[in-house]
Amino acid sequence: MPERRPRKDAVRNRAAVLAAADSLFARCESPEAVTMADIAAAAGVGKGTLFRAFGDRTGLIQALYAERLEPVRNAVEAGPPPLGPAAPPLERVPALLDALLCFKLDNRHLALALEETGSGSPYQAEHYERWHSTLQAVLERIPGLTDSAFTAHALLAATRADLVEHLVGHQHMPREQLRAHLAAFTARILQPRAATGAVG
Amino acid sequence: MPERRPRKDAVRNRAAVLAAADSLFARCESPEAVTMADIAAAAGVGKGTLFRAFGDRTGLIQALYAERLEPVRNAVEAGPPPLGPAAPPLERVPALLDALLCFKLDNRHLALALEETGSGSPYQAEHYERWHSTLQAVLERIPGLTDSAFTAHALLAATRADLVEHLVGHQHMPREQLRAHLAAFTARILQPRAATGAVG
DNA sequence: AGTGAACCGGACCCACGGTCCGCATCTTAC
DNA sequence: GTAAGATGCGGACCGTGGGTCCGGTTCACT
Repeated sequence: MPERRPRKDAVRNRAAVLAAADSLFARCESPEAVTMADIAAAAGVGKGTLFRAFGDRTGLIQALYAERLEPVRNAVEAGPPPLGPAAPPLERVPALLDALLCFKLDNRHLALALEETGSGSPYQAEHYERWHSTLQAVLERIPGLTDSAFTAHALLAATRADLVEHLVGHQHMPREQLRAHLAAFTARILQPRAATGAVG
Repeated sequence: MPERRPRKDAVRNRAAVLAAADSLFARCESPEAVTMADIAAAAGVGKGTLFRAFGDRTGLIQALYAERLEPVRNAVEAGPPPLGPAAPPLERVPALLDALLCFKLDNRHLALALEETGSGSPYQAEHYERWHSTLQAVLERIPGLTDSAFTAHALLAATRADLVEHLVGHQHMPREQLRAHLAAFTARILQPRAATGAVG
C-alpha cells in the first residue's frame, strides 16, 4: 500500500487555508494585495504549512478555483442539456459560454487571481485546456465552421476575467446585460455563413 | 517661459534606456526575466536615472510601446483606406484588427510585457481605450450591430498578446494562418444578421 | 569662469515568494 | 498506555527585484 492516509491535522489545516484564502480574496480589491503571509495568518497556520500543502501561490489558487469549478465541470461533463454532452451543438455552445461567464461573475476575485498569478499566461493552466478542447469539440460538429480551434480561443477570450472585471467591476455593467451581449456575440458566430465575399 | 528645454545628457540617456530595454525584451524569453537593473546596466546608466525618466516599470514599457505603435496609430488616424478613417466600415474593421494583430506579431515581447506589467489588467491602459473607442465608432456605423461596445471588446480580446504568444510562440501557428483565422472570425461577426431564433 | 539647478549613479530599503530545520503532534506497533 | 518513528508544523531566514535617496557631477546660462 503506497497510499498513506494523511494526518488529520493536515486535512484540517488545508481546509482552513482554503477558507481563509477564499475569504481574503473576496474581501480585498486586488488579488495582488493578498500575500501568502496574510493567508497563513488568517488561517492560523505558519507559512511553511501553506507552501507544503499547495506548493506555491499558483497551486493554492488553482486548488481553490478547481474546488469552486467542480459543480460546473460536472454539469458540463455529465449533466443534462443544454450544458451536458447530449445537447445539440448549436444550443450547447452558448450554454457553455454562459456557464463559464456566470462562473466568472460569481467568482470574480478567484478568476482574476488565477489569471494574474498564472506565471505568465492563463493559456498554460490545465483548466483552460479543458474548456478549450470541450468547446472546440462542440464547434467541430457545427457545419460551416472551419477553424474551430481558433474560434474556441476567440470565444473564450471574450469571457476573460479581467475583461469581466473591467465591464462589471469598473463600468458597472449589469450582470444580465453582459450575459446578453455575450449571447448575442456567440449567436453571430454560430449563425450559418453567408456566401463568401458578400460585403458591401 | 515655464518650458525648460531638457538637458542633453538626459535625452541621450533616455534614448539609451529605450534602446537597451527593447533589445533585452526582444532577446529574452519572458519579459519578467528582464529586471530594471538589467536594463540600467545594459544602457550604461544607474537605476535612479531609469526611474526618474520613466517613473516606474510600467511607464518605461508604455513609452517603448507607444514609440513602436506610433506609425500604426498614424495610419489609423490619418492614413489612407482601408486603415484610415475614409474606409467604409465593413472594410475598416478587419483592417484595424489585422493591423493590430500584425503589430502584436511583430512586437510580441513588448505587447506581452505591457499586458503582464500593467498592474492588473490591460484595460486600464490608455492605448487600449483608444483602440476600443476607434473600433466601437466604426462598428456603430454597421447596420444590424446593436452592442458595438461589447463587440469591440470581444474582437480586441481575440488579439490579446498572451493568446498570440500561445498560438504562435508555443503552438507554432504560422503568422499568415493566424491572420486568416482572425479575418474569418471577424467576417463572421460582420456578416448581416439572420432572423432571430434561427437555431436548430 | 562661476553659479545654481538638473541630473547621475549605485548603495540602500522594503515587501514578498519561497525554503529550512528544530520541535510538536499524530499514527502505529506492542 | 506507551514508546518509537514518521509526518507535519511554524516562523525565522533568504534571495530577488521594484523603488528611493542623497552626495557628487555635469550641464545651461551669464
